[in-house]
Amino acid sequence: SKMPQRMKSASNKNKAEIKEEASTSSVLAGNSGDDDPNVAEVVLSNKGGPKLIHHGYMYTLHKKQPYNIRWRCVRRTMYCRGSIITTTSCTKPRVRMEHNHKPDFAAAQVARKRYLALGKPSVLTNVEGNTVKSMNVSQRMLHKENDIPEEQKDRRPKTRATARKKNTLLQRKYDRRGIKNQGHSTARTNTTASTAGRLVLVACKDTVKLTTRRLLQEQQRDRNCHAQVTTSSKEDIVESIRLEDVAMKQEPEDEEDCYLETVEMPALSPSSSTNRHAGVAHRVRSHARSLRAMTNPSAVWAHFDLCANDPLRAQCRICGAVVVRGGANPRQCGTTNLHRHLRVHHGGRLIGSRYHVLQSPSQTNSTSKTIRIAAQSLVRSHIRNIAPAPISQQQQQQQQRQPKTLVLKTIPLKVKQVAPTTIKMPPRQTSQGVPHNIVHQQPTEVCLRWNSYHSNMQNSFPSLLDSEQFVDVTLACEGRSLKCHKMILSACSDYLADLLRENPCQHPIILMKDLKFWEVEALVKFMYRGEVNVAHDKLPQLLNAAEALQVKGLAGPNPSSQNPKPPLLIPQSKPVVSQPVPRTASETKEKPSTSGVSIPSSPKRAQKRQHSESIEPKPFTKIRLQRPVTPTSPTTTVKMEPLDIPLSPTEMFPENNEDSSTPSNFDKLMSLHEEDDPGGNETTDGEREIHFCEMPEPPDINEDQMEFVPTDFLEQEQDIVEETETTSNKDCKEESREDYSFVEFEIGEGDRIEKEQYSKEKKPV
DNA sequence: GATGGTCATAGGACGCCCAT
DNA sequence: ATGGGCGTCCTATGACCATC
Repeated sequence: SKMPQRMKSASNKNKAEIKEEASTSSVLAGNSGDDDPNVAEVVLSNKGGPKLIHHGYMYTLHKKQPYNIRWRCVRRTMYCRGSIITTTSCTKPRVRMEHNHKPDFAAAQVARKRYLALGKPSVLTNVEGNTVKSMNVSQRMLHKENDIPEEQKDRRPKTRATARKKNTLLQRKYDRRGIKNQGHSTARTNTTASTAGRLVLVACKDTVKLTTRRLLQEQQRDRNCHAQVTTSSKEDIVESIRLEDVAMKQEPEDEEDCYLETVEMPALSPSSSTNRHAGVAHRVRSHARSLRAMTNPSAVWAHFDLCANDPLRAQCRICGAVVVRGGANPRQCGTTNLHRHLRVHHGGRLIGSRYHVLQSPSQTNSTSKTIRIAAQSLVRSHIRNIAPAPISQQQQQQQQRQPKTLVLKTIPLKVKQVAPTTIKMPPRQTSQGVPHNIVHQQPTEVCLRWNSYHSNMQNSFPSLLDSEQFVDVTLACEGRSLKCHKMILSACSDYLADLLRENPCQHPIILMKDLKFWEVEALVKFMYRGEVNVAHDKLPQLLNAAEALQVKGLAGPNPSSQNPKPPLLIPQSKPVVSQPVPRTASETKEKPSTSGVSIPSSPKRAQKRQHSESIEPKPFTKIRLQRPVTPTSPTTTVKMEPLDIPLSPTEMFPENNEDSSTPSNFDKLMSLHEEDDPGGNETTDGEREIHFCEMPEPPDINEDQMEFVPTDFLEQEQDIVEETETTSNKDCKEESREDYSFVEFEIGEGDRIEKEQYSKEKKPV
């Protein structure tokens, strides 16, 4: 109301500018305000909400307008009125109200580092109409709607409404008693008297002071700036409390109020008003807690079940342990111990409004002792204090002697793995004196490491495969299909990576002609899980398939092979002699072309060259991948052609994976394809023929130059300190070269590796 | 020393009220 | 209708003490 006229005009001017800016702005997430003064830095707050950093001040999101966003200073509890307005894309920040404090660059840096430690996730999303949706809001909505039990869903609106009604009722009563809003300082009094949840009664010698906790804090911080309500007599306060009690008891249908009726309150006595006030304060506090717990349950309840016979205890859904919630009073719905249990026993971390448990139950049970994540207090202390703890010279020397990264797992895990690779276990090294999961890299920086990151990823990938979430590529084989993720396939197979990279289709369909479906399925499982179970007699066949697809971990470099050349890419017109799938039999009848020459080049290079020249992105492209007849001389036929059929993957496989893999769908697909290309060797107008040129042979790799990389999935769960390996390299190669044997590693105590070889077949070294 | 119990506090999201 | 100001509600977390 005291806004100067110039500010008003500026506001109108800003509005026009902001509107203009909003119309042209794009998504901004996590911009750095250091680069552009017109762009404020947006990071993620502790609770997952957006936080703005501008010139050393931090702001939290206040209101989202259609064309701008209002932020206010995080120190508003210190009566800072600092506020700022940005566009919907968080550009052009304009300070509206000045701060009453200096900028806190250290706190801003902490928030920035924490945000970066989270992997710089997207903070704001610009959706239609330039409406900015906060991730936290959506998360909270999801949490509230999905995680809350049905009974609580039904109760919540009622409780909220009841609480509001209660506050309104008290407001009216206190208004009748003459407490009115009289400005900035007295406005607080009004609210203080109207709300019961935050009342703190301070009994003095002659008067009773009604104030809030915040105001008590204020008194401690600044004696000159606080607001107190000093009533004329104790009777007024006692009467107020009585009215409050009556108001609370007027609604017996409310669960919390029924709760309160059972509270044993200290006996009312005119001579013991202090005790009474203390009792009421406790009662009010208890009521507030009950209300909070009922209306918005903590995220920990996604991992706990309240014991039916004992509300004081909750059973962990992960390990089954019964955890005492804390407090002898069931009305105090404490979750501190539940948080601590998740944090200590399961590495739980609260991200956003959801608890992420990093260790699966099986892992927890398989180890003799659970992994203890470094104490959060330790981490937090480092987060809050920008300056790291001073490092002694001894520690610095120790760090210099340990140039490699420490993967901190103090307890050896039992890892079951099937892989033809060899694990090199250097002697265990620990960083004494250095916090476990904090590695000091520079004197002014700390490295935050999520110790269970890899295990979390390992647990997440199979679920993504099973649920077919975010799939973007389909592998078709033998009339069945398997939906996968490009990212995973690319990460596990260089061949597929190049194939997919050169075909920027949104959802390509790769037809694997000569592969068996079980091979593809097993390889995909291996890529996602890091392990796969396969019958012993089928192992060579699977390894051949892996070799054709260059699946990492299964198809390692094999210098002993007679034909070390990778699979080849040849034109479709080339003679294709393979084990044709019945549905593609017509394609195999195609006339052999004499022009096709076996090209001893890498399929990646050939494909890259050809595609970069001739292939344009098409919405859908089907890729036929044909494995060579003999594993020793792999020749892979790849034909790429635009699919004119307006089929989307969902249309093609409209149902779930099982249904979509029915032969009928596949037949439909193949018939449509064969109509388009009946012979397979004729180039139609809409078909793009790919020509592959000959590439020089890759240089022979010396055996000494080859390095066998340990399986990624193995090194994640072990107490491995990576180190430049100079010793035992030969042994490792020997083991890994032992014909891709079916090896199971079991990491036991003392990092002992037990290798059991199931395969007796050996290839010549 | 580990775990449980209790309490207090900081921080964040949101709603309400009032002035323009 | 919009913007500014303020309070409420809620959760995470730490401190301290007790118990095993």
